Amino acid sequence: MNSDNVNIITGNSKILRGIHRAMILNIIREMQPISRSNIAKLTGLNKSTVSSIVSEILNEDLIFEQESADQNVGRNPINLFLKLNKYHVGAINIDSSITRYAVADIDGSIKGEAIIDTDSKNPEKFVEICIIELLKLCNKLNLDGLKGLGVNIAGIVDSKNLIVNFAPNLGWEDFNIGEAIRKVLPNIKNISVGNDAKSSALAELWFGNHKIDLSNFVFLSIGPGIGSGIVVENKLMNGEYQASGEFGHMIIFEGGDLCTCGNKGCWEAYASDRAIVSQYLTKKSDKLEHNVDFMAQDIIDMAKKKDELSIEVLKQTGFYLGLGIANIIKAIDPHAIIIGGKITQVWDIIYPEILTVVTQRAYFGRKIIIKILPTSLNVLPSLLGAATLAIEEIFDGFKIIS
Amino acid sequence: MNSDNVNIITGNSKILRGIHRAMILNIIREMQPISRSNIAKLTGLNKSTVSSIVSEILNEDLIFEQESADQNVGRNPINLFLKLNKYHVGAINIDSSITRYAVADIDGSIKGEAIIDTDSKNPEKFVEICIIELLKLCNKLNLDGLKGLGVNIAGIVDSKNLIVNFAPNLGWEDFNIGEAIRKVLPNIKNISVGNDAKSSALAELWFGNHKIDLSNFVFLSIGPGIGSGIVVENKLMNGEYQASGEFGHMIIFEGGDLCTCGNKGCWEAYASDRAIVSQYLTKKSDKLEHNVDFMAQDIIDMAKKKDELSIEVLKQTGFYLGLGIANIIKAIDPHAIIIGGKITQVWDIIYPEILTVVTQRAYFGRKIIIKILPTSLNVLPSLLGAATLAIEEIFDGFKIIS
DNA sequence: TGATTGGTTTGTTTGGGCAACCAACAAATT
DNA sequence: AATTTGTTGGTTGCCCAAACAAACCAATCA
Repeated sequence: MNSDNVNIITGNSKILRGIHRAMILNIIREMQPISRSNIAKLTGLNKSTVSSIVSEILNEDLIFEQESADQNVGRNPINLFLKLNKYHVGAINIDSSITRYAVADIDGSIKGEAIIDTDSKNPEKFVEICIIELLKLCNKLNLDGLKGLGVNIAGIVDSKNLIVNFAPNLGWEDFNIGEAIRKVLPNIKNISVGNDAKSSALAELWFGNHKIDLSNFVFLSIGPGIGSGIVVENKLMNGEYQASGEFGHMIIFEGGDLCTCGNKGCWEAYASDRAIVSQYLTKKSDKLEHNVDFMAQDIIDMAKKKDELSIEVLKQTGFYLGLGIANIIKAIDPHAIIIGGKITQVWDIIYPEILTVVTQRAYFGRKIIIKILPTSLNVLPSLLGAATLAIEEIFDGFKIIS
Repeated sequence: MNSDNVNIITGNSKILRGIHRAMILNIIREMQPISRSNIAKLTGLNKSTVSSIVSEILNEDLIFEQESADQNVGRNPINLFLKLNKYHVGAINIDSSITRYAVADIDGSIKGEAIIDTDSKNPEKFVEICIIELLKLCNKLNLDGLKGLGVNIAGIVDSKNLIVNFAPNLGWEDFNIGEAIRKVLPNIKNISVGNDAKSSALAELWFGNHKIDLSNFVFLSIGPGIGSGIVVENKLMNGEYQASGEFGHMIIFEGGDLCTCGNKGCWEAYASDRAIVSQYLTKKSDKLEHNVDFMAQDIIDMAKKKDELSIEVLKQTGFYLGLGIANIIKAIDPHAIIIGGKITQVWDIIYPEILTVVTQRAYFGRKIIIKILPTSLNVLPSLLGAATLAIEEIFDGFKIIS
């Protein structure tokens, strides 16, 4: 019983109203068009309560009504929809070499997107540049004022205090990014900062197009390294020190290959883009330095064109991916594992390998095969994730701690 | 937004009352003696609200008042205490070879305890025997009627539907233990069934004596195998198929030693009591069959007496424990890891080994050393865990789903 | 074909219950 | 007198149940 928890409940009793408001808003978002009556059935709330809350949200201009003619007997329902082209959020995804930024609507649709090179030497300065570019994009799109801003970083991020604890690829440590943002954007309401893989999980949860239940799942982001976001009962698991889900550095082969973290046998050393490249180069007996991002894409492209060596390397990667996934399944026992990254382009090559290993390793006593799927997002998950961080604030906008 | 979640909120709005009732009851339990005024400060609730709820709980006879003379100015507070020797629960812990049962008070104190051999061939029959023995114990202790019953099993248990999905050591599969219990005890109010390691985590959370915050931690139960319970934000993480925390079968050494599950390189094959015994026997060149439980205890006893080989084997075990713990830290990022099992008897031997490995492996970018501690319970954690399952029901007794 | 009526569904209004809050007050103690 | 604890009475706000109004379909009848 820590006092944090206590405060969530207490304060004023509008909380219940807030929870219901968020519930209804989310139902509209996910199931639109939907009627008040239908919402009442889904939530179990009384019709009058739903009406009251809906009229509040209507006043906030987050949704709108539209008459409908349905085929059923009885009075026709009034359909409710999210109101688009009204509120927008900014999204910035800072990666080791490339930074993407975008403006998104509250349904997660990207209104505009652009790229700049990451220059991480001076963090404050770079953040300022990103925001200025983002505002330029807003102007170009003829949008006034952003309702919120979400920023994603490949590293360990304290989302509560808006601090980048540790981002080895950027060389940032204990960087107060919240302050840096607020210096440039003093008037913006909601600022959120997160880890890229965790936010990707959030994007999948909010805007994914899967037909399966995503209340318990793990999102795996396969890039140069491996990141992840764990969702348990519809909530992102953050970890005591914001560092949960660092499966990339989980040891699967004690004493094995060297990882960038200095240890040996990390999963990342076997199943990341970097591992793909290094395995390929080893087999080619090529020892030159290459850019991981481009080279990994090259190998994937070659595999698509049936290049045998590339396919062999990717199959091997699939095997190692499966090993780690089996471990994740045993640890977390999720309902699904969703994978994002370049390798999803060659899903037909890697998935059979993953499945074989997972079935062999993770099913001692299990009767149900856990779904392993590529991301359903057609935007870069981490960029949409940054937007989701901001959108989330709008939807659950009532502050739980008053 | 699944409908399960929705129903938690809905129904009738007494939920808030229920949550506050549970909060207050738990505060009294953990911090007694405590005054109404103090509770109000801790929870942020209004004094009058606290008074109202406290008087309800007084009527239920779960707590009692006692005048106090404190040193401060002003009216002296009326101290509140849990009322003991009033309500009791039964606890049964079914292990592969030995079954323990006990009667406990609502503060987790064991009133009486006994042991029988496990006979798992006929599950219904064995459950019946256990309960009859437990009732005999009640009689002997002069206690009338149990307020609840908690049963622990080493295996995957569906706590919601009271079904043992898979308990390899007992040979039970899809056994409806709830029905079996209810056949013998048709009148008992609360029946709870759980996994032994998960329940142990619960026992540590409720009745542990640590001075650290336990809202996020992992309990590791080191026995013949390795089980675990993950607590996130004061809640046990169950897993989609009740199988979370199966770290024992996490692969840490692909292609390594054979595990009882049929795979190679599982953590359990390196860091369990069974591993201790097999490593000891290998070094002794002894190939005979031994009872794992007794033999592991023997090795530990020898180590206490400075037997070099035993110490060497245990140190080795510490090293492997550390490897797995490092992986758990990376996966879950808990605030602490609490370890239960025979090996905690030789904590001074294994802890330095664990700490070395963990510091080396799990601290890429970490600034805070995660606490790794032996269990603070002086009873068998899984037996107290079984009791906790039942006590939990009393304290959160209002049914959230109406 | 057009009007009427019954049945159905949606959404609103109204009155009441309950939980929590606030402020004033009583009680007990330094 | 000052301070702290706990209670009481009144108020607010949220939700619910039930009645009601509105809108629509379908069957029926003139």
